[in-house]
Amino acid sequence: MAPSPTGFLHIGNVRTALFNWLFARHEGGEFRLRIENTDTNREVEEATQQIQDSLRWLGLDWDGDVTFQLDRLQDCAEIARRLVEEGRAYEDEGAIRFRMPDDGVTAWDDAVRGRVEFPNDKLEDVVLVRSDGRPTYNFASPMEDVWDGITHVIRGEDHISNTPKQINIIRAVGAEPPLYAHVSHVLGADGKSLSKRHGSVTVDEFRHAGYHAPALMNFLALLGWSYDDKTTIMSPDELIERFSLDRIVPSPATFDYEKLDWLNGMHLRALSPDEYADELVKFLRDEGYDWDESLVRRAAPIVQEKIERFGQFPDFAGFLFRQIDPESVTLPAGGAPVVTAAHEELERVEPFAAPEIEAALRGLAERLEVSPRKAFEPIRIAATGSKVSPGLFESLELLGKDETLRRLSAAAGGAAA
RNA sequence: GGCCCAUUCGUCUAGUGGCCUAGGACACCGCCCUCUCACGGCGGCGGCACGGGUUCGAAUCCCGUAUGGGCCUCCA
Repeated sequence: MAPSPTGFLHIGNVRTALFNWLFARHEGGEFRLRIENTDTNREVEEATQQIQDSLRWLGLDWDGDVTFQLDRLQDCAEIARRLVEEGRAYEDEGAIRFRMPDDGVTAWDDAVRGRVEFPNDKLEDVVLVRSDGRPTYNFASPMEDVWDGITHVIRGEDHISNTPKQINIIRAVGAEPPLYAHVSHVLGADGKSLSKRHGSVTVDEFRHAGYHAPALMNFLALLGWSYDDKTTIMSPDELIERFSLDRIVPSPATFDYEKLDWLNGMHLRALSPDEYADELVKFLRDEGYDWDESLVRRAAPIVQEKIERFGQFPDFAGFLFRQIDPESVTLPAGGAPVVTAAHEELERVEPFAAPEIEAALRGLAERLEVSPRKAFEPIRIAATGSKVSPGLFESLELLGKDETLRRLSAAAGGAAA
């Protein structure tokens, strides 16, 4: 994987990195990370660090040290000099250009697209070394592939037209080109390249939104790759086990945020209660919530079936950790008497636990001759400030008897107190 | 403009000449389950860009057109 350090790692590039990683891990090979920083003007200071953080969070570990393209400046200069001596390159206004062949075709068997051919007379003489001595991408990149023993180059389709140039350079130095696999781009819903206005595009943004790394990985893998005609949910290990280059499709894929949400929910629900609680605690801590950890852990099981992203937790279960806004407590018509009755009923419940609470409230509904659905709605609103919440009885248990009674009486206008 | 790449339900895809009256998943709609919301179950809607070939037979092979995209920088 060879990103340029010009900013945050875009999710499209992350998918390319993922294909590289899955392929390397599947084959028992190495996944290498190289920073293409030959264009020092555009380099962004923190980008190199952010790229690594992003890959690590997603679970993509690389082999060996991160390498930097500019570190090969001397080696590149030497090769360029030799090419000039051999007549395969020439000076042009201080720069060195490579002499591309004039006739015939340059072709390769792309692992994703099959055979691709370019007429050589369309290949311009590319600059190898700039007049200030720095190598260009189209020179340094193929040379590093050679020096690092890169066997497979899996990259975006925007590099297709660079490939014949790089192949000619590699052959000119007497080396064999690696195998190339050009994967398509990732698009937004409007068919344009995925960008900010479509939603989250950097790994960081997905992390802060509360996505689970293995779920995002699963989703990304399915963007342009499939295992068979029915398998959708796969763990990182399963992806590694099943991945192959020949099942990558060449056409561009549109990023579907709704499917990602669904897939994330599936992964989250499949977690053991302990794993789920651990992840939830970690997420909330990272996002700056100082909520009581033991209560978060007790709340975890009652939200696991309900939300599809950790980012929804504060809205969905925040009522357990902070006072609810009185404005949000608007009882439906005829709700107040029910809340008052519930208050009386719950005062007597001991222990104040879900099964006992349930028995009491169902008994109440029966006595009032109201359906449970109708009876519980005002109680839910009074206690949680919302018509939508985790299971009512479990929620009340976690809220505690005192707080529950306090909220019910506040909602009923204090009459119950 | 030149060169190159792509084109199956709204979306992700299965499909490599007969197994396809095109399968699965997300989304959407309906029903069931149900304390809300989810989950789950059942059902539905919906597609081979178009035109020519090749073949007994084409989503699958070939050609053309259209549409989308990439590159054409001393960017990567």
